[in-house]
Amino acid sequence: MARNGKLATDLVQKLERDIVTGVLKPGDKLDERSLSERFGVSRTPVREALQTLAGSGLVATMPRRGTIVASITVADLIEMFEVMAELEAMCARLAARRMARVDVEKLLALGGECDKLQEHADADAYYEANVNFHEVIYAGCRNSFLERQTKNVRNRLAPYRRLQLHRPGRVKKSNAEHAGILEAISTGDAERAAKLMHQHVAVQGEALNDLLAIVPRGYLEPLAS
Amino acid sequence: MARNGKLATDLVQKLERDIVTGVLKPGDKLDERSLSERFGVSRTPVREALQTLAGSGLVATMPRRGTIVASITVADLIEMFEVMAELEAMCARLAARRMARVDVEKLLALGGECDKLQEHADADAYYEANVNFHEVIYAGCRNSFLERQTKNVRNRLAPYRRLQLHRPGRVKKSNAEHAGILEAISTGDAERAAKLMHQHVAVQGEALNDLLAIVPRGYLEPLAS
DNA sequence: TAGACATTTCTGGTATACAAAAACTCGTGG
DNA sequence: CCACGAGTTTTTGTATACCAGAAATGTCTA
Repeated sequence: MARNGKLATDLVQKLERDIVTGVLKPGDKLDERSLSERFGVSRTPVREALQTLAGSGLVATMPRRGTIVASITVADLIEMFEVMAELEAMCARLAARRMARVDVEKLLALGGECDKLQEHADADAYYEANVNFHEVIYAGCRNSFLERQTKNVRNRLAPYRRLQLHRPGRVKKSNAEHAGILEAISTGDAERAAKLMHQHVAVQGEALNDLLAIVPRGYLEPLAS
Repeated sequence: MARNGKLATDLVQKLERDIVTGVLKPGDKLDERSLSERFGVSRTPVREALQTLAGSGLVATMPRRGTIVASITVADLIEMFEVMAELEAMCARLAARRMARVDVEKLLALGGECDKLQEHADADAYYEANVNFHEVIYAGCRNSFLERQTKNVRNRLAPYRRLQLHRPGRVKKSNAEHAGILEAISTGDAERAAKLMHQHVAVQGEALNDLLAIVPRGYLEPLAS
């Protein structure tokens, strides 16, 4: 999609990883000068990288006031989860209809892996496997545009989703939901797959309260932007 | 969202308008130097503007080979319409549940306007009113993230959607479909609104063949990218 | 005449220099 | 002690200069 020079592209990837994996947290300031010396390039590619990231929404830049890792309002968070649920549901629906047999096998294997990790209660390892599970479904929808779109929203929500898994019981529940989705997809029940995925991803009711309660201060903007 | 300097922001808006309204067509080359002298600025803001547009997918830039107005493959077109239908359906579903009474009134008024213009068979004027109709529904979903996301995809499809309305009978059919959607939303029938909107936007079967038949050469990439 | 190789030219990628605006500091006055 | 303001500093936005890679062109040879 957005291909800039080689240096800038590298920076985009590195910064993106740092943001998605939580090394850089929402609200962190991204100073052009520091970044440029840290990576040993001039400010130009740094600016281009920030520009690209701003386009995908991972960072926010205010004119003449610099750029920070995007932090969102509570309203934004709710809205984005609402859209995320729909996008993932669509992926699941299409995957149930279109996924090749070999990919279903792969998905089954990943489901098993999640099962194992879930028992060991290693939240971070489970998170990895969980990401893989979902990505195989994204790919299974056979709509690369939808796949990109979904991944983009997921990346933007990553800092907040990550928090959820550290809650006791969440991993086990998540894994149980995977089983249902897996079954629906492997039997080709598109609507059921969509419905289950929607429920799996949506954050509503008490789950929303729980999430908001554990979001560290600074991850969310005050109402006055 | 992506705020850069003032000059760059202006350029983004101007270029975006030119692309969406069809002044610049898919495949057109966007030479940095020409643009910079045409707008009387240096190459830097031009590059930043192109960068931003590349982020939203309206232009494509290949390293060392310059940037062009994004042209997509047939597969991309199909994929994007598939997602577009789902996003607009979601907007309609939420709008049916959430729209304030006064906004429903506005929508009814716009529906009437479309009716009038449809009778005069002025495709361009109808296109305008049609855009407004849809935008009121976007706003009615009360999810600004979804609204932005939907508008973004719509903009990317604009060059291709525009073509459809110049087909005989399409305007009348489109307008009839609006009536159904309008009715579903004003009576709060969310699922019906979603379903009708999905059908309204989706391009499938013969409609897809028709669209592909009238897309000018150059609007679509050959398979070998 | 056709094809391949070399050269040239053009365009994009990067670095640096300069200008302008915001943030910070420090001092003064209430 | 706090508030306010002028001057300094920091940081972003823009312009320009330089470099490198790719396409185009021209020439030489088979």
